[in-house]
Amino acid sequence: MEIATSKAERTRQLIVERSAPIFNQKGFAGTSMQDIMAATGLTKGGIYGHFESKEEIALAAFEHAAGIITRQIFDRIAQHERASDKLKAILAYYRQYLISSPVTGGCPVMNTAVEADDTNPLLRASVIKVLNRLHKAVANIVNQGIAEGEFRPGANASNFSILFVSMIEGGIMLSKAYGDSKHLNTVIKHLEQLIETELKT
Amino acid sequence: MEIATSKAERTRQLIVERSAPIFNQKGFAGTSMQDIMAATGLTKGGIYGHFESKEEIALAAFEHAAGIITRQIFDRIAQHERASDKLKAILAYYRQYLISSPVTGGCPVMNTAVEADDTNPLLRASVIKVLNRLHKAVANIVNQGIAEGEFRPGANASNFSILFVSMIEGGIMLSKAYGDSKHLNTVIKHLEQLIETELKT
DNA sequence: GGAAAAATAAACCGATTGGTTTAATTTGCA
DNA sequence: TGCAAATTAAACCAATCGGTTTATTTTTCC
Repeated sequence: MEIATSKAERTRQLIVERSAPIFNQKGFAGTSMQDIMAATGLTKGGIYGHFESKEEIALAAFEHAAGIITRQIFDRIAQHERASDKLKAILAYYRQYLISSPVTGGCPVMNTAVEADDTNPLLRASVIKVLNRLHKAVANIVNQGIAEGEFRPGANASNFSILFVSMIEGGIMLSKAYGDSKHLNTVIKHLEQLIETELKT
Repeated sequence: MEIATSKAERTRQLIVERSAPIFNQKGFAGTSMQDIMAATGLTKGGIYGHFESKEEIALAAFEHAAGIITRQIFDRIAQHERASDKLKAILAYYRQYLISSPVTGGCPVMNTAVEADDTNPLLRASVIKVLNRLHKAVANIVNQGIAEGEFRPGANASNFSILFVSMIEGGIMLSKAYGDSKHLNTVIKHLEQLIETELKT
């Protein structure tokens, strides 16, 4: 059931949803207002009526894309009680990631991080927010596992979280570059083993 | 001792060397001929006299940057005999990576892979070539270790290589995004442990 | 149903884009 | 030393850029 929104809200959402995949594939610099016009069916007047600038659209598009991913991940986490099952649920999500991507063009967090880290403080700040949420979520799960005795007391939540996110992002990058999910799957398999050997009691 | 080259060769090299960091930081789409002119001190006539197009410059710049990195890695490999020492030498190289980057702007392989995978077949193909060399180098080292009895016969060279490159690239991406080498160092430490626990007999 | 507000299209703007052509300068070599 | 070749600068090109302004259309609400 869709909450009734104003025409302005609906159009703004349309612009965000339609431009998100384009920004994800072409990057901020590579995406033109012409591209966004083509994707939305609006002209510049119709777009600039809802956003101050191209950068504002890109930021909203990134947050939209990142929001889809984090919501999907948190949904999967929420379906499990045990810490190890939660971690495995995230890995299962990523196993499907390139097969049925929630946003065309690979991981928006990675894509935006790589493009923005030297050129766009606003986008970079938003990326860091999302990365922080991911790290925190993984670290919290590890700490839950420790607290419940499922994981070893000596397990380092922060380190594991860093390894987890690094491997996933690195695996996505390689699989996308090669057009072969082998790389991401290899990384996921290793993380599954790490859960068994490094975390579990 | 520098090999004597023509004026044309020297200028072409200057354009490549000066533009490589810019392409690495701003990306292909974000780098303009104006940027390249500013960096080289040449005007368009002086640049287009040596290259057919901006894309050709970008390709040469990427190959230049990637060549620096692969040469530096192979140099370090060559300084060691034992397989485990070779792998550790690569890790030591990356430990220094963000502190004294050979090319400003992070890892050109990652940066170019992420930008080009949806938008530029030529650059993407070049990235894959470099990635293949890296994978092959790591896998060859693992196979050498197996052959010499230093590594376990059951060690999977291909898998280890995928994990190795994934983790390194993922670690660089996170450290660069956060402006903190902790992430890359964490990943490197894990890889060092993997060498001990998964590879060594 | 009509008027006002909201939303969008169309026209326009100055600047910048990648690239080409022509003029000028520099270099190389006899 | 001078001339031709090589190299580069300057001028130019059409197209596109992000964004603004004005006209038109659509939507909302009384």
